[in-house]
Amino acid sequence: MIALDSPPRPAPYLDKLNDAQRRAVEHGSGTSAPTPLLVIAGAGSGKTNTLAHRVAHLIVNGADPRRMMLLTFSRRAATEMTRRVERIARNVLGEGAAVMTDALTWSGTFHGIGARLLRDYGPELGLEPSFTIHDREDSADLMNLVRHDVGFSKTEERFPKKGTCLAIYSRCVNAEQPIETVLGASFPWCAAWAAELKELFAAYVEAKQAQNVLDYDDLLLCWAQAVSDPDIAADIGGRFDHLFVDEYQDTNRLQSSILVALKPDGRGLTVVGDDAQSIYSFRAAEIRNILDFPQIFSPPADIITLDRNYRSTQPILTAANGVIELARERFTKNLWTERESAAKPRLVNVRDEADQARFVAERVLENREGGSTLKQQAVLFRASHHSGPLEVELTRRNIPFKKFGGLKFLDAAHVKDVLALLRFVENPRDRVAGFRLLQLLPGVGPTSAQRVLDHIGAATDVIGALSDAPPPPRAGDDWDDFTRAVGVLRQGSLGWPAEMERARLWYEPHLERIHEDFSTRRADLVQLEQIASGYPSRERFLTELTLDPPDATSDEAGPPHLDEDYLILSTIHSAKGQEWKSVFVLNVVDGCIPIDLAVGETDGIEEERRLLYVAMTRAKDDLQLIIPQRFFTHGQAARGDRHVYASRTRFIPSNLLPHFEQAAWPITNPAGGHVRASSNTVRLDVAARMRSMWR
DNA sequence: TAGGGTCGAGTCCTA
DNA sequence: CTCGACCCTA
Repeated sequence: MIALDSPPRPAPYLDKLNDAQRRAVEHGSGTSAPTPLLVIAGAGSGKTNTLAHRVAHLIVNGADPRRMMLLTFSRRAATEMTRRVERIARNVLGEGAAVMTDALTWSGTFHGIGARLLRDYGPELGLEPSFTIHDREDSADLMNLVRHDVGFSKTEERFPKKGTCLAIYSRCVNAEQPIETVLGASFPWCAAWAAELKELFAAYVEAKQAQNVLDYDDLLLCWAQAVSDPDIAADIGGRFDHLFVDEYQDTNRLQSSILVALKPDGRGLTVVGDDAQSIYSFRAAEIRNILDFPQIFSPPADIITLDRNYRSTQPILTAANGVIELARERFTKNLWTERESAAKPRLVNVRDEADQARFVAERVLENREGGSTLKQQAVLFRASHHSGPLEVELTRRNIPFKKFGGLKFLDAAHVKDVLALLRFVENPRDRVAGFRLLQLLPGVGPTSAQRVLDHIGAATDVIGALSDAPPPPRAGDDWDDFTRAVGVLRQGSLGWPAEMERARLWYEPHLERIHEDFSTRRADLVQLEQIASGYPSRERFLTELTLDPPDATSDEAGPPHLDEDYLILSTIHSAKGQEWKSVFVLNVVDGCIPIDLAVGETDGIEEERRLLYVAMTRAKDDLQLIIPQRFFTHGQAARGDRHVYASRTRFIPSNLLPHFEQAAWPITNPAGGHVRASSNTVRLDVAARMRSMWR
């Protein structure tokens, strides 16, 4: 053991850090409440490593890990961070380090930590700690029920749909803006409905409270409301000496309000992020949070910039820097590296999306021949459906892939059904869960479901109320099966995860009745059971699954396929924080990046520019941006040939072209000229057909 | 009252 | 194309 009060010794674990990283790690060393710190950490600059070192360094020097709060973007990031902290601390403290880092329990997402605090402080805040949490779709369903109740579902002019209503509500809450501002800025076509929407939202809030449910936004909102009381703020804030926030560029106004309320003078606060990678404004992330952070405190926060990149080659960085230099406002920083290379990133012109898919598939296989595994390569795109043609091509060629982003495991109807049962057992007042669940029974529709829920809603003994509720007239034996299942689960004697299996067994007959393809769906439920076994209790399972759902369908539950190799397909948003040896970016054209919906608002365009920057800076050695020149428009017969011509993204104007190598594919003549894009008739791709004969 | 089917209208992304 | 409103039948 080292004596904690010995004078600072040279710490060998800091040797591997560069100068700026080391300053970030040692900032405020020796003081008990260091002044606020902002670390601007460029892509690939060792951000996670630096933050982990800072946490470990504080612990090694005597800070109490139980009094640290670590806020990350995902639960996975939190796990990764604590793992690294432990590894570093172990170098110094030996095996005792595990005890210290196990004590680092306040790490997680804002929403996750919020849920935990609200359960802890529930009684003081007038919240029942047994609340259940609605995901986005549940929230929209409840909004719809309420919308019906207040009579807005049958207005003469069409009232906004449930998803839109929820989006408006959510933005008001997260951006801390009045409804009129939000409508004007983001939902102008709903501006006439401001008064009705306010009424709807009031009813929505009442419904949530009556049902003891919180939605995502409530986890932050209730937390923020709680700490707006100075006593509670001092109480919660006083439990923590150090607060760390990762990915600060993706926090919203509400989150920054919480931070400032917890630490009004900013002491003990470390935030890390990269303004150039702010890509979440669609969920009200506020880039001003990071741009303005230093000035909200007095004395202002120190800023340390990490601009040495350890990931990419210099030509890739030069091109990426070129793209981001055209941004309107930013903390100026240009990434640099010592990784020289002769290979510039490539701009590849192809005729259409089908050729794009063929090109990627061929290059991926060539790279594999050259020694790169599939997992070292990734294909990135702006919108989930952009990978459609590629997925077809990969399947045809038997190239395994795993897709991140887009449709979620938890959005599948059958998964939601089983979770609805568990949620209903956890909190029988949760009407969205109950409504969904009851209608699974044959012979039960909206009317009988309402009746049953009204009956138990009025009762104190919920299970008693359920068993002596008048059975829906046409439910038959299914009703008894249902009440028995709820009774057993509610009683809790089975334990977890046995309850999960019991829930599945109840559901399976219904699954077979409702869905043709029940066998594939049942496999999902078995998988869900596997996931469930990783959690200590029903409550934790439901809470954490809702707050941090798995990214991809096969992205959890241990290592069954460790030997498998597969190509990564991912939206740019889901690619955040990751890196690959080779990266392909699809559809680098105006209309996709920037996506046409974002064209019009300057802020929207700026965010799209950052998206391209994020995509480019994922690549270590090899970066290919693909530009299909012709897009077939959808909404026509499968073989129709209506199409539009696209052009290279505006984010790579001609003066940036010297940073790229340009190419066309397939190479149509020995001189390597461009493919003729002028033809209006569909040409037969003879070459591709002949190649594909042999594959 | 449930539940399946059809038709018409507005939407179109990103967690 | 997908959601939602509406209609029809049992």
